[in-house]
Amino acid sequence: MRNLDALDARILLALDADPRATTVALADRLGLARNTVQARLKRLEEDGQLREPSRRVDPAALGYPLLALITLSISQRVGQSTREPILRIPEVIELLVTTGDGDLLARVVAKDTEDLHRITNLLLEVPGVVRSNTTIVLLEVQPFSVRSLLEGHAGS
Amino acid sequence: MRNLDALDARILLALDADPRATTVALADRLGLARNTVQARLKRLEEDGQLREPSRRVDPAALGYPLLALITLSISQRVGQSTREPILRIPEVIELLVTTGDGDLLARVVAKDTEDLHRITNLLLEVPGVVRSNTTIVLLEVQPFSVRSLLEGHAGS
DNA sequence: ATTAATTTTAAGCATAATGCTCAATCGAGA
DNA sequence: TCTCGATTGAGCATTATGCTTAAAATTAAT
Repeated sequence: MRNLDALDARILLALDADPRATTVALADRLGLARNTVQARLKRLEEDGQLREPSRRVDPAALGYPLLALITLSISQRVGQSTREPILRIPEVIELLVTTGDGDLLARVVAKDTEDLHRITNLLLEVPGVVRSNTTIVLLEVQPFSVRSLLEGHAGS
Repeated sequence: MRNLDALDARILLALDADPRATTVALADRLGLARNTVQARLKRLEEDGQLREPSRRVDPAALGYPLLALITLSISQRVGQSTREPILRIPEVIELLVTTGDGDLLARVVAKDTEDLHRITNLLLEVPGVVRSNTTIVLLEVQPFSVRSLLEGHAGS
């Protein structure tokens, strides 16, 4: 897999700024030929650097305004078998295996604090989960974005 | 803002399963008229439930295979002024204000552990940051996805 | 049960994007 | 200077898009 060059980064940045932009619009904005943009995008996708787009659904707009990060401690023996039941809880929208005091980190949405309490109890009922630690997200200062990363590559 | 009905959820699910799907393809797959899908999608976007798509760039494919979650404790007085310098660090790809023992949670990518050390030091140099706690992500069991949430709504 | 309102469906149409191919041109490096 | 890879420009058939209009179907209310 090749590394990104500056042109790749510029194309990805333009796409980040306007994900709806067509190939034609990108080429126009960047002052490139349509074929060039089309070829680079194709290669970026083939190389796995540009994954499928995602249509972003806002959980808050779905009625889940509460976002929490729940650290879960898992008893040694069970290991992987705890993940599946956790993922079956619909409100768990992301699950990471981590180092540190916890073993799993779950990103959880909820309708309100009572709902969050219910979900926390669900998590504690999962076999192998011995402890949980809930952190509530008060503000998403910067939602997930790789823009700053790309900017470094584009400046060369 | 209206709540999602089952049809909305089904459309969003189909879009989640295949984000590249055209309106025509969605209508075909769901057995609906193109106009119906087009109108529902338009309304979902107008209501803010369906945000702009995002082209997903994999940080690992960009040369940042290490993912860490860094909890930052902030001294009382400074508050918001710490956020800006933190966001200027390119490797910070997400920043949340949280309750709990930390005050900020930064999602950080790095080229390797040494790079992560460098970034941690950068964070500690930010005025107002008094303590940091780094957790390394070993595995993304379930990347961010609202699919499970939507499935609940679609089943009615 | 009948009426009213909303939603879905169907068709048409102009414009634009897409995926593709081919050949010419450009640029950097051997 | 020669060569290889990337970029460019053009063309072309197919398809999606955004939009409008009107009929049919569904739902809610009286």
